[in-house]
Amino acid sequence: MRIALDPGPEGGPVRVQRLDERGAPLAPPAELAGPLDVVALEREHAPRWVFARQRSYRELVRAGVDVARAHDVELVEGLLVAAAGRFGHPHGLAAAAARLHGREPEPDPRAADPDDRLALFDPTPPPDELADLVAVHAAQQSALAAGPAGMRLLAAAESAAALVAEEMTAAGLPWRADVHDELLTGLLGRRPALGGRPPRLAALADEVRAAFGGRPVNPDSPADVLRAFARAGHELETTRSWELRRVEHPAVEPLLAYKELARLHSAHGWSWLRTWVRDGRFRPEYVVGGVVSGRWATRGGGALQIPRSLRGAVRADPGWRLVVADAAQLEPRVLAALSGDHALAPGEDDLYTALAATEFGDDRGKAKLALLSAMYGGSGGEAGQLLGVLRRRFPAAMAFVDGAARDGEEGRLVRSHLGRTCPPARPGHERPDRARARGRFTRNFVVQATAAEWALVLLAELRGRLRAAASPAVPVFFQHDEVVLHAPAEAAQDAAAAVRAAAETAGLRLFGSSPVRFPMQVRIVEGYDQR
DNA sequence: AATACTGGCGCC
DNA sequence: AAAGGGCGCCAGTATT
Repeated sequence: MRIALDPGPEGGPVRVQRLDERGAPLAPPAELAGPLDVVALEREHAPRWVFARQRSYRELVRAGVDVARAHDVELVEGLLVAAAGRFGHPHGLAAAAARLHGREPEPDPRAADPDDRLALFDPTPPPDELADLVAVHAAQQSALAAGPAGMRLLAAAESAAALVAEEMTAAGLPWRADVHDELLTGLLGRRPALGGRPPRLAALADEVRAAFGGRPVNPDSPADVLRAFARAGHELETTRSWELRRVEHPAVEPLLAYKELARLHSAHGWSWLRTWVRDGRFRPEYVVGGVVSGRWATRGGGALQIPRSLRGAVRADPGWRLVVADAAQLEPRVLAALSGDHALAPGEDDLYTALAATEFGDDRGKAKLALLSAMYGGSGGEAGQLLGVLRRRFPAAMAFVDGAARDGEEGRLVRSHLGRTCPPARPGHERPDRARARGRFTRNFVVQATAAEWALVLLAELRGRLRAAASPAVPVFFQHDEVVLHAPAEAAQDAAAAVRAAAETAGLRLFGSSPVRFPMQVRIVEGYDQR
């Protein structure tokens, strides 16, 4: 059974309607008295809940409701609209309903942004969405049934991921503000007054100025820095750190140190701490499907860029552990499975080390650069030469990414393994340089998007396993190929085993009998910085 | 003053 | 050693 659920306006009744698997109503709409009714329906029918969007589930999570399965209509609409080649059409529920009923013009979902502050003054109550939800869902079920099986798996996995995302935000990543403060103080000096410059930054700025003969230079201003170097006889194109490193001038060292610490201060300093950490938890908002490749994005707090230097602030509660699991060399393994070039990923050993041993004189860095260049479309400098080695060793894998690049350059559609469709090129792709850029994009898309869907399936599987085992372990963080769980110490081993099993199942779900393995590196630690 | 863009860099 | 894919965020800068 499926049950469509419209949480309705804040404080108002929650409305539901029972559906069959094709989405046809089994009963008239009904109102629920409260979240407990959802729990009862879950227990009685174990339905797949049909939600309009990720947000629909938020209030339920806050109320402590836990559901097993979901179908997220807006996420699925995005997948289906792109798969049908109808790019640029909005995939909000209202737009999807209008499209279904042949109404024009399609409403822009941004106009109905529930976070829009102006909406607070809008006297019109939100519409009853249940009818739209039911109609669009039924149309999606029929489209999914008519299409390839991969899309059904992708729709289910992405919907499950939306549940995981809301649950992660609710749980929050354990974050010790006191440790964060100590780390900042160690690197930057004592915390400055609001808006002030920390002592270490001020000292480095002074060193930079002194190195330029005492003339004031704002190290935060690229233009200013370029002018200062020009006066000193160094004509630079940019102030990127790798370009600065090639310059012999006494200002370079303090400037590089300044840039690194200034970034830490502005992006993840005391103001970040005050804004994003509450009650010992960092709660970013995850946007499932927020990246065209199907990777998640986040809103607020730069959650996917937590600097290594601060990871010590992520600490399990007393008596608890962090189970930190990352998929080892996920993208090259995905490429091996996609292309059937199994020589690329023969076992569970570190791919880069193995490749380095036979081809690159034990230089793991070279092997990694070569493989990444193959997937990102790099060709400059040393990469070109390294790629030659790969073409000889892994012709099928290289042919696969080259084919994806050619498809992009020549304007054909490119899809991930399960069927996520790459958005088309923007106008201007006739220019040769733009066509090549497009080729790099699609070359990367097939690998990155397939890796992202592997990770979605992993999350869905992991969630299922933890629920089935009634595990107290909670997923609290996810970034691309890495998941962190917070678990009581005595439950950590089982949680680690669940992650490994979920990874294995994800490989099976995507690639069936492929011999390519997707090993997880799992560590059970108290601090995120510990190996 | 508000908004949009750019350069630079953090993470994968 | 060189600068290839994806993002989000900040300060500086340009525009309105």
